[in-house]
Amino acid sequence: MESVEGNGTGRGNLQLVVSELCRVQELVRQLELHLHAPDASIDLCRALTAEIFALTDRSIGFVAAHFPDAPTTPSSTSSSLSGVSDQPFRTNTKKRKATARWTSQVRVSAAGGAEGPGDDGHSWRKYGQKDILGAKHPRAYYRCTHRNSQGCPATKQVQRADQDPALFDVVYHGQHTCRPTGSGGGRRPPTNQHNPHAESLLQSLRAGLTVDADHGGPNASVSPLGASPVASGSNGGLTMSPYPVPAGAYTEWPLDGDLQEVVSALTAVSAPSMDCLFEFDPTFGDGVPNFFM
DNA sequence: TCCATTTGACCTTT
DNA sequence: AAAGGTCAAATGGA
Repeated sequence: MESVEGNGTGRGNLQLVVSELCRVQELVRQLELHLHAPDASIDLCRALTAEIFALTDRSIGFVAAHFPDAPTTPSSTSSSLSGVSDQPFRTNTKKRKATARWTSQVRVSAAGGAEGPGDDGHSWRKYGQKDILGAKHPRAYYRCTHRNSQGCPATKQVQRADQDPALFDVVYHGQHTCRPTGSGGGRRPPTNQHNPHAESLLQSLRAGLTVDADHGGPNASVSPLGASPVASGSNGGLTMSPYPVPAGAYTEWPLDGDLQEVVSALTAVSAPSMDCLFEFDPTFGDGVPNFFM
């Protein structure tokens, strides 16, 4: 852990925090404007709040990392990897949090009895399934289809929620380095066309995240959408709730990967073929704002 | 024949 | 030792 004083890197982190807070302010401004718009989209409002929460959580994480004595909200400090058990959807204690490089957690529901969450923009290959202690449903393990051909390290875990079998908890690990449009790629969903306003705002939001990701690592681009074999047959009523990764693992957590996945979720749910919305689950984390429930 | 899924065994971490 | 995560052989479908 590096010190802030007399350290250029620490100053850079503070500058990053300031710039992110400015971006949060801008997002809040967009949210306020959108709330008063006649064609206000609840989906977009939720997307904006998701990003606001992610950015604030991340900034607080920086502060907590460099100023251990600084007061922080319980949601940000206790929502570190070691605090995941506070979330009701994780009823069991995780054994490998210390080494896991979490990128994002998403709660997805697929209506109509789908066997899994909807298309998340990537193709996955299932490589394992495990019964989890204390969980009613097994956890499925997926890795990117292009792992062998392109060495893509991305993996995800999908587990049906205990409380609501229609909900799936998806945890993404690693970043996609593959190009889904290649030989193994699939269809590319069209861009949002039913709500141009929302589309433009999502694009601006996406652009902001891309710039932001430049601070965190080399892979700052938004993942293109592709096909996913998971529950590809039924996407009706899909809901997703991006959950920003807790701030406790900043020293090794790939920040850009988190944002990339969140943006991927944003773009995935904005596909016009899916009737979907972002959803802040009040039980998903005790610090998640609950403005739109 | 190729590719994805299933599933028991093995490995790693706590 | 227990539990989560991954491997790889077996299996089935296109």
